Amino acid sequence: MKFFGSSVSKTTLKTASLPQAKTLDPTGYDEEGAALQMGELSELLGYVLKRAQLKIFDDFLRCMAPLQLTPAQFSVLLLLDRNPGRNQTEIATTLGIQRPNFVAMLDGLESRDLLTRMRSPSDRRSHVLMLTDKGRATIARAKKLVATRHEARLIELLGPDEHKALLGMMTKIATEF
Amino acid sequence: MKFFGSSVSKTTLKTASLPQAKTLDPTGYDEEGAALQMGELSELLGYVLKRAQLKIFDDFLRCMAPLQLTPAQFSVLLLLDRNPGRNQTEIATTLGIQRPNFVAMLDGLESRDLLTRMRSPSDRRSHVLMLTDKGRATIARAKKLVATRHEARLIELLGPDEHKALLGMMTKIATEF
DNA sequence: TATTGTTATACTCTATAACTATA
DNA sequence: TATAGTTATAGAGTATAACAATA
Repeated sequence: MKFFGSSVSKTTLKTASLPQAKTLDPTGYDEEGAALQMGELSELLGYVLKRAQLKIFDDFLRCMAPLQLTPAQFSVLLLLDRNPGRNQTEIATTLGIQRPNFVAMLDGLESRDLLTRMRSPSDRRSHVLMLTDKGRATIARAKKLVATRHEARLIELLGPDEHKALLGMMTKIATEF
Repeated sequence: MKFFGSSVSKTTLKTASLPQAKTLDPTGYDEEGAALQMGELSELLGYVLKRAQLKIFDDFLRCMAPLQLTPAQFSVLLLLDRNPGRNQTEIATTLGIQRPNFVAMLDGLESRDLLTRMRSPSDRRSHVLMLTDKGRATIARAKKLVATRHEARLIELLGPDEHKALLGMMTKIATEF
C-alpha cells in the first residue's frame, strides 16, 4: 500500500538519489503545460506525512552510509544496547516486527558480527540477544552520525521548538490515535 | 526497508485491526518483567514519524472501507478529478509512482469502472485519463468520508491549530529537506 | 532518436500457517 | 497445552531494463 512511491532499496543502499514527486517551479507551471492541481491532497495529513517520511528515511540512509545500517537495523541495535539480554520475541514485539520476519534480520546483523544469539540457560527455547563489542562500537558511531548529520539538519530546517513540538505530535498520533 | 512493521494488506482491506508495537502500561512494566527502554528511539523523528504514518494509513483504510479505496487509489482519483485529461506519465510522476507500477493500478481502477483510458488523438502514444461518472461520485463520497471520519478525528486529537502547524511542517520536510 | 504505455522481473517489506524443540 | 524460534510462502510496494507503437 502506498500513496505513491520512492524509497531506497537495501541493495542500492550505498547512497542512492531518489526519484520523487514532481516539484513545481515558482511559476506554478512546468515545462510542457499547466502544473497539476494537488487539490485536497496537500491538506491531507496522511499524504504529506508519507512524503515527509520517505524523505527522512532517505536522508537517514545517506547519513548512515558509512555504517551501512537501515533505519530498522539501527532501531534493533539501539534497543539491544539499552536492553541487553532480551530475547527475539521481546525485541521484535517492541518494534512492531513480526517474529518470522525478525529472523532474517538478525541473521544479517549476526553475520556482520554486530550481535550474538545465545540459548538461554533458564529457558532453552529462547535466544538471549547481546551486542558484540563491534555492535556496541557501531551503534555508538551510528548515534553520532544520526545526531550530527541527520537530526541536526532536521532541527536546522524546522527550528528547535518546532522540532520538539513535531516529536510530541507524532508520538501522540502513534500512541493515542 | 523499515523501522518496524505493521500495515494493512490490500486483500484484508475490508477492515483489519493491526498488530502494533507494544504499548506499556502506566507502571512502565509489562506482564513478565521490566519494560524495554526505548532510549534515543523516542526522540528520533524518523521513528515516531513512521509509527504515526502507519497509524494514519490504517485509520484511513478503516474509514474508507465502504468504498474500498487505498490511500494510493484515493490520491489517483483525487488528482484525476482535479486534472482531467492528463496522461499516465503526468499523473504517475506527480504522485511519485513509477510508470510501470502505475499500469496495474490503473487496470484495477478501470476494471471497477472508476476511470477510463482513451488514446489521445493528438499523440496516439499516450492515454488520456478521465474519471467516469461512477469515479466522480466515488471520489466525492470518499472525500466526505475522509473529512468527516478520518481528518476530523485527527483534528480532534491534535487541536485545529496544532493540526495546521503539523501540516505545514510535514510539507516543509517533504519539499525542502 | 526519444517518448508512452507496457511487460517482465527482482528485491524488499509485511503477514500467516505450520513445524521443532522446548516448557 | 503453550511458547520461542524457525521455515515456507504469499501479497504488496518499489525499482530497472527492454519492447512495440508512435512521435
